Amino acid sequence: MRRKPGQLLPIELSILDAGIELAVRGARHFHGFLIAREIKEREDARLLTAHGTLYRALDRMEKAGLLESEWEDPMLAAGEGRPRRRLYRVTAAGEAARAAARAPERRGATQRRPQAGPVTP
Amino acid sequence: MRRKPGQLLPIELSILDAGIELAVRGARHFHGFLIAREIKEREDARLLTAHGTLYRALDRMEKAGLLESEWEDPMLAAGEGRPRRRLYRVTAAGEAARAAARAPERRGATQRRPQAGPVTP
DNA sequence: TGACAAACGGCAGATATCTGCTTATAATCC
DNA sequence: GGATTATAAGCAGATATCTGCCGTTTGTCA
Repeated sequence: MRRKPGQLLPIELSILDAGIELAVRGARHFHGFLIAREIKEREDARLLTAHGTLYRALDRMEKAGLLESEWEDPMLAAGEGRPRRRLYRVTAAGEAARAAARAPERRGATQRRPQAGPVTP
Repeated sequence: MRRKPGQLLPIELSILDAGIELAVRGARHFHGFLIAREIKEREDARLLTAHGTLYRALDRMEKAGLLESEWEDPMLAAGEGRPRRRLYRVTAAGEAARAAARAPERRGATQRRPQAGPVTP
């Protein structure tokens, strides 16, 4: 699909939205599966039939500096009897990129490409 | 399906066979997925389309004392980047039950019910 | 012999992440 | 403007265990 650097795809915006909202609600971090459910609920599905798309988006967003992640303590996951999670946080760059992308919408502007901040790794 | 105590089902025999052969080959233990593959290879598939059947069989064999298990160290699984395994060993009772079940076959006996040893938990 | 109940088999899906392959789409170059 | 090329999306499956539900089979009892 090849895109200009500093531009956010719809799925990436969704991830930032969900991540920031979760943070506002008090969550210190989020993981892929959780985001998948969040997105599925608000964008009433269809998006994200395959999870591979989401995980790849998370990967490149981390590489771009919009997110940062760490593995959950394996002991904790084992204690709860489930696979371990990769825990993500939205970085300052991520918040800025999202704000920039949302700005044109808020001003009711024409459907121009949302120009996010610098997203160089 | 209700069965007499002390009788082995085909899938249980397969598990014991695979588990004992793996032990002979030097493996200290085995896990469900491994057994699933082993069985799929020798009984050329068809058996074990659904894994639930296998895991339930492992559960009741442990309850019956034919197997014993422990969880793999979560750190080890995390280090290898995969879900953790439950590690099984065939007990003495398990070996006895299998020997008893195989005995009639070896003597080329008529297709009688294999009478395994006492399998009371 | 026939009815009943207990137990097993298969199907489907939850949990969580990741990779390979193919197809579609967008940016850039000429 | 059309060809090239990089990148994202979708599909499928690996990894490992477990649970709920439904249908079927089998042993037992009347």
